[in-house]
Amino acid sequence: MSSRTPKPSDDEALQSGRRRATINDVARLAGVSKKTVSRVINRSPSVRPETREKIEAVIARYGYAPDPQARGLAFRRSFLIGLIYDNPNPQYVVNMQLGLLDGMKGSGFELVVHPCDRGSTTLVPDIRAFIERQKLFGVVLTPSVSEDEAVAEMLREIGCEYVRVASIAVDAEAHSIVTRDRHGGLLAGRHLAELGHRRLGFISGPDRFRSSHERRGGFEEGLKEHGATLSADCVAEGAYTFESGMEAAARLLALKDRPTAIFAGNDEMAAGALHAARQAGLSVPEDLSVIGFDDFQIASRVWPPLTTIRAPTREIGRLAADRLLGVMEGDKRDPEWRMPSLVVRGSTAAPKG
Amino acid sequence: MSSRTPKPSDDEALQSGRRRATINDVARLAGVSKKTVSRVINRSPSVRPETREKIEAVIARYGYAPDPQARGLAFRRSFLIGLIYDNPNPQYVVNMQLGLLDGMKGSGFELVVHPCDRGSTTLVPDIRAFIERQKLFGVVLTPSVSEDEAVAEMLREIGCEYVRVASIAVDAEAHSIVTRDRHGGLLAGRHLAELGHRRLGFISGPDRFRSSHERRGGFEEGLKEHGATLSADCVAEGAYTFESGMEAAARLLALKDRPTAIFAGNDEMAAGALHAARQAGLSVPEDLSVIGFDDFQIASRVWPPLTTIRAPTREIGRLAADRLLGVMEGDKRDPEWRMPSLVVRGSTAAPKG
DNA sequence: AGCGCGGTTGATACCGGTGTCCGCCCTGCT
DNA sequence: AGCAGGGCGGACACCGGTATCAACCGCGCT
Repeated sequence: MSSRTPKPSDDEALQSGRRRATINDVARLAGVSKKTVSRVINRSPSVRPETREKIEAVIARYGYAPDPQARGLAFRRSFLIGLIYDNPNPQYVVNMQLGLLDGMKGSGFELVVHPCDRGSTTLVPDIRAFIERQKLFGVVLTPSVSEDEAVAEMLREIGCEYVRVASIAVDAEAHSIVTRDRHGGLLAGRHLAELGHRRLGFISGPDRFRSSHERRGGFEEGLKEHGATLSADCVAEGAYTFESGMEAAARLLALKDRPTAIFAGNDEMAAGALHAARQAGLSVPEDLSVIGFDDFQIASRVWPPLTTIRAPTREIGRLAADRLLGVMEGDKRDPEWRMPSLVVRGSTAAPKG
Repeated sequence: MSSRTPKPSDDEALQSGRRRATINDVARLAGVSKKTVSRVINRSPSVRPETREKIEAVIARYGYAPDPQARGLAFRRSFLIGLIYDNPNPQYVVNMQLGLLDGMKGSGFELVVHPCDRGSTTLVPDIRAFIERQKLFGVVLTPSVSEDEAVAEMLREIGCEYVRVASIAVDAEAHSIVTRDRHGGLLAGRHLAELGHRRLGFISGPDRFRSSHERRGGFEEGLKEHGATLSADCVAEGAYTFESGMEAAARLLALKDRPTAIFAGNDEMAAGALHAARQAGLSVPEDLSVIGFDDFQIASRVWPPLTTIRAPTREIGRLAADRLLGVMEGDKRDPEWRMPSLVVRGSTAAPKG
């Protein structure tokens, strides 16, 4: 049975949806060559409107969708986008994924996830193998891998599209999504300063996260607007984890002249600060104000509910996907922005006395 | 330039790793046909050991790895595994992903994620389109989609391998990973009963989650061991969310003869119960014991830290991946089990008086 | 020696798309 | 009318693998 003259049962199977249509079916049914169908799929301008419509009708009629594998094989690149992350916070990861998926919806691309360990000595080759194996169209990197220059260098070298989500523009604009952490820090500083706090503490994230520095920078800026300052002895480094936040806060609270308010680099550490305060016999917000960053679920679960900075993680994810897909479409529209915002709950108040 | 006699520069590129080796390169360099190389890759037994070794040497020498796209095209199936979920808890999702990735490591498969909405009227066609578009090798379903028979029916119909993670064996053994929620519930019941509680409350998850029923069933079983019972008026339905837990707990605490201990269907709702208790002026665990389920991060962040049932989510994910890949390898080894376990923290104590 | 047989191997088609390149047709110009 | 040129469409090779099937090998048999 020649492929040019498929047996009737084949067409029946097509009709009933039992068999997926191929480009050959579409071409045959539309009375054109498969190359012309391919042109329609790929939006080539050199197809007469009349021909195009005829083909599109057949495509719609039979619900034809090109096979990404075959297309990928010919294109030498798959229709997959990778999410490469080392951020240990589940909520961040999931929100980012949801945002990416939002942006990819209807594009025909799929998302494949790839957690990694930035401390690993094989980080770069591991990521490279991941990309080359599946010939990924592009990848999205989130902090802190997104801040790794060796990784970015490798991506450029192998010619893989990428978008880096980071606190500052770590790369050319086309490759960066900036999270405006500095602005978030500023909002936190303003809020505490406006409440009247003058003796402030800061629990930073790990040094390798750019956001640690940005959030602190913004915080100091916000304080300065109201004449307050952050003294060096009131800064403790944490690791963006609950336990590290608890320990860092305990250190700050043991200070002779302890701060009346603490800005923790993220909600996890702020939750730790709450525990430390309780252990130190201090009540929040009466004796100590605490403000977090992220506004993840935990912020409203702890007691008192955390005043925090809401980071639009999901939106950021959507923007990242838009940017990445835009590269392919040659699309250059500027995505709109979403800034971090202040969410006031119960963990901050004016200082006593 | 014929493909039979590649120009020297091609081989140089191969040597230096600038060009990925193809099956043709390997065949040429090993002095065999590409079909024989294919046989080695696919572990066909009908290759002489001598030939096999020669080919394997070339493969190792040039770091050849078959192209999943091309392989997929020929196999009519991709080397991707889908995670289909509708569980809104980020921690669950991330742990599950990590577990799946653990189990897939080194297998050459990649994980693509697909959140869905079980309430959607297009649930089944959406999932089907997702699978057929990328010709997924198989999928892993988690609660509550995993408990949807229409979805399972569709998967069987299109011949997609699948594993359903659920509270009970919802399918043939080869397709089920059972989370033993009942046992977790039993541990919770035992714990509270042993502490001396006799007036107990239960906040269930939504009815459509099988785990809601299993956890309750196990709970009652555990209570019964010690002569305690769960009265129907002390059961409130929640939605596995913080807010719903808070509301449900408030209802239970408003009862004339309020329970002295509450088992919440998950940690989120237990955290909500903690808030409700605080609003009712009760202190935990003095006036009320609360026990959760999952042992996600939130359990140790709230105050007091939650006594809870640890569900080995990541392990479960690994088992699911093992099972799915096992299907391909024709592997039939029984995966070992991990049961939920009790983690005692500060939210449970003996009742007063 | 001739034959049949099972284990190995390779030539070729094929999976479902895309690129190259050439020929066709229609148009507008001289 | 004849010709150049651009828009349009198709034949064919190719992407990197796998399946089919026949050829080939050496062996034991009669």
